[in-house]
Amino acid sequence: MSERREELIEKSLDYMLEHGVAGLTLRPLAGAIGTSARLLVYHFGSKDGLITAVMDEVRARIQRSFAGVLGDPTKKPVKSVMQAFWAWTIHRANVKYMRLLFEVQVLAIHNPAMYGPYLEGTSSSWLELIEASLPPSREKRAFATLCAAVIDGLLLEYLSTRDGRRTTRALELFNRLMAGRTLDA
Amino acid sequence: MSERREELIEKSLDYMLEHGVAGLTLRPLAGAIGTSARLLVYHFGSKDGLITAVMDEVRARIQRSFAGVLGDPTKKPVKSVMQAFWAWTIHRANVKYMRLLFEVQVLAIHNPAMYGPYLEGTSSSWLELIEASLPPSREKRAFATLCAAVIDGLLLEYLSTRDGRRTTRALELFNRLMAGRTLDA
DNA sequence: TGTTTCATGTAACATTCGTTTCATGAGCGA
DNA sequence: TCGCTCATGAAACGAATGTTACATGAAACA
Repeated sequence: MSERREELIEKSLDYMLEHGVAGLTLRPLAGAIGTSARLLVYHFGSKDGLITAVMDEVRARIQRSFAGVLGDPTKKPVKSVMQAFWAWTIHRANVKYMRLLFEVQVLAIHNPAMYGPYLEGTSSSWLELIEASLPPSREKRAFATLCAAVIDGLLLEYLSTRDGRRTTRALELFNRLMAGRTLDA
Repeated sequence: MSERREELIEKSLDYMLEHGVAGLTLRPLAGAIGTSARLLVYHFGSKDGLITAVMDEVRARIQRSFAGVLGDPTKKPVKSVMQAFWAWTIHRANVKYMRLLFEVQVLAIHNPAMYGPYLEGTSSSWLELIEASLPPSREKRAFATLCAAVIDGLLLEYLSTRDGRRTTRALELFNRLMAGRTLDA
């Protein structure tokens, strides 16, 4: 759309990546990015419209960035998909996007009417992508669920403690646990 | 303390278990539990004092309830600790407490000054308890981190989808993965 | 040049927020 | 019965919320 609009999305996104969405209000945001609440409403219709536009951009950036590093998941073993997932996730440039997504997902648990729409189209757990890298199996779905949970759980731990070493070791341990096993054991 | 105070804590807790803490305001809460914002401030000093009192009660109830079912973790294999953890967590009577704790923990990521204090004394990841059930090992800490992440990740998935069957299967799969392995492999 | 569209500033709107002030009983010990 | 503490109600406080009305200036187009 408008050029000004995209600039406002970018700046608002930067602000939300830092401050989150739970306590977001228009005037402090507008002040921080050098505009006014009046303008934000003018360009996005409402606060809700602004957040929607920003979260769309979040989703687009994540997909664009991650698609670049992953390639076709059906051609890779699950272990390398997990490693690629994790390395990308905790990368300095990416982790703040995951943090924002995480926040919205958890807020949607108690208040799906307000925060659910922001997640539209986001399989915020990465179930499908992981499932695609798994060979057919009786327990494929449970296995994909477990892998996604490991990523999500370790990400939460990383976001809370910023202990990249320990969480990364935990993921490596998980990969080793998977290595010596057939799925249907 | 006061009897009235404990009654207000209990009712406020029920309300917060259902509605969460992110968008909590005094007047709707007070209206729902049959009192007034005036009274809540009178008994707890401030909104912050109320939330602190409620979260203290959350922590106390969780510890009391969970201690009853777990016993001494050093005397049990990690697998049974994980099973006990999970069964307790997704139990109808308990899961809402975990949900509230989860919300506060995630809000504290972006706003530790506001939400961090509510978590005081809460090892909201269950790292220590799990670590206590593990035998000494070079990778004990990474292993405990992984186990805690599996619980946290599966809990998030369960809270978002309410698919108890699939998440429970994923945990069973994880337990089987651990079973055939020495820790230092 | 005149007109129209777009972007923006100023200021206000009604509402809600956490909190406070003031008043009023209810119960209870002296 | 007199005071005193505790609990409560009614109402207001200033601040902040999302949103809107109105005016203005610049740019684009006729």
